[in-house]
Amino acid sequence: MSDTPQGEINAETTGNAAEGGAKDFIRTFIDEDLATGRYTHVHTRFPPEPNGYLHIGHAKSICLNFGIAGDYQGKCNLRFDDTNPAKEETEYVDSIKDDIRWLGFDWGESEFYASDYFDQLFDWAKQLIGKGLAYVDSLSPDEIRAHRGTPTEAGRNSPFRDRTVEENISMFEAMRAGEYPDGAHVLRAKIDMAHPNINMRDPTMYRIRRAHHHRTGDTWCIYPTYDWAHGQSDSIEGITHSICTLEFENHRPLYDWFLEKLEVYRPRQIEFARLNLSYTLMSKRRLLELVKEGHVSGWDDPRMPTICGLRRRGFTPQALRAFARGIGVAKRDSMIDVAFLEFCLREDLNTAAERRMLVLNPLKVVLTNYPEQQEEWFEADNNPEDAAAGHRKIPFSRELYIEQDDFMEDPPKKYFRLSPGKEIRLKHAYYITCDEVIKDAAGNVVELRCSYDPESRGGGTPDGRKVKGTSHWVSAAHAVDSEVRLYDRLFSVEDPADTAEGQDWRDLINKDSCEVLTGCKAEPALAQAAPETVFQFLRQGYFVADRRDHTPEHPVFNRAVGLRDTWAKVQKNG
RNA sequence: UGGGGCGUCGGCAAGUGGUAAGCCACCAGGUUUUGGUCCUGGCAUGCGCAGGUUCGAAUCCUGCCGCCCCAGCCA
Repeated sequence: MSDTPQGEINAETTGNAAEGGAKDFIRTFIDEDLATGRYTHVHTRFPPEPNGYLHIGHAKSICLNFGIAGDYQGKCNLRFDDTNPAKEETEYVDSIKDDIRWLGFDWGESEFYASDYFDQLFDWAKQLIGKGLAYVDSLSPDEIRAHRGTPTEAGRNSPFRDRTVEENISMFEAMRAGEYPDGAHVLRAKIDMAHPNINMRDPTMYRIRRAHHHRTGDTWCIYPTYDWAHGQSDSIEGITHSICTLEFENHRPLYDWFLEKLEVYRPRQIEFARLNLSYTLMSKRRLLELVKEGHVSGWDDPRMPTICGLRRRGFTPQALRAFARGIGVAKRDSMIDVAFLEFCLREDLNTAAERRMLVLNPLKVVLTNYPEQQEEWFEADNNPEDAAAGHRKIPFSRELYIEQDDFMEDPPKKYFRLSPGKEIRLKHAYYITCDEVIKDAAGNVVELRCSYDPESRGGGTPDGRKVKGTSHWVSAAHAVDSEVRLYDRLFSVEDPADTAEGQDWRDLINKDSCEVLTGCKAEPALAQAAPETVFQFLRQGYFVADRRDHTPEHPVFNRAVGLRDTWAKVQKNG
């Protein structure tokens, strides 16, 4: 698949035809809108609030919005919903842009901010006041809440609801001018305090808040609420299809009300279910806590479901896009099995990642019949799934390391790796037979004495005899010591968001989610790996040279995902 | 007891009145110099439940049941 994200129509961006799949309900709506002439083109937007790092749930939305723009030869804007200066920071806007670009999408010149529209929004607010559709309320937050009513009881009008247009205008101007302390007044839409939809019970449009805004600095002391800003921002940008998550469905009548009263262009809002992934959390608040409380090393900790975390873990943009395409889009709440995410990565990397050999837990092997000073170099294919990946040289010598798991002194029936008297193949090299087991005082196996068959050079013999097992190995003299980080799911339960009464979600964190191995033995070519290069370590899994810590002097690899392990399954099922 | 949504295989998800796609997971075989990949086969007489309409219903009607969202001057 190409890396071209936008504008180009192909199987990857359409996510249907080529796979024989059906269109999701959003694209079906768009088809209808185009057919009926409700809209003549397609223009979407991805509207993050810069108050945290993007996670895989955002990736779903990004792929959806940019993907649709691509499918319909339309455009997709990037718009930062920065209406709450208390929580937003430039660090976040930068990380968001990095992540979207890395995912493979390009918004061109279409980078906007809700704060670009503060002046327009202010004028529109006055317009509504002028129409008698908005008023300055001087109730305290508690009083406003008390007046709002409950889902089953109507609210009550604020005593300030009937201020004159003149008074409202002058007070609103005074709010902006900084003549009142924070929280003294708010501007509210005048709709219906008895409305069955609580969002329509005179929602707040502006609040007084002296906070430094990451873009407008201190020029404003009143800020629009999201509800007041969002629909108009879409309208200003000429968005045709405003795609958002389910929780905003209740707000749609409000957005439509504002647009209707303002008599401006109206986009169509379509809601879909947000992504939930098993064994992790998606709430920004929780992710922030994980970082701030030090449960993880940062936003890009390889166990985090953030885009930068997945990137550091070894995920590829291709795998993430395939994942987004594969899970579909619908309105029902769902929980995606993390196994599907892992599948998407393996599927991409099986053809994309070059193979290398690295021994995680080394066990020394001495080939007693191999000449002491001899050394030879075997040629190994970099990827059996891709001839174009070429070959590399691997050194072989008398002393080697194999995986501790690849030897058992007293093996069960179906074990076909090395054991006393048994013969296996060393990948790309020779057949070896285990002749003697050396143990330390405590009885631990510390070394194997084996003999090799010179006839088996390359991995086969003239007599054509078969060996059941093939192990990876590394020449001891040439091995490069490496650090390998084995990651596992961050939480020990499928749905950590679903905590029982009195239970702290922190207790659900998987204490064994990161195992650091040192002294792993890597084939020499691995020291040269550039950071972020992903490899398949033969028979083990996909590993990436850590983006931050990997150097030729101190190689560090993160396990992105293990290979499917049928042997482990056989053992487990007895 | 209000309003808005949603209920199709263990997990996703097509299906829009004509007799239940596909993917993941799982199971059983085959190939294999990775117990990987790949290939083959299996996996919902059933679509939340109960009635009804119809020659025919996951699709239409009625009534139940269950789950999610909404009472921020968060987004």
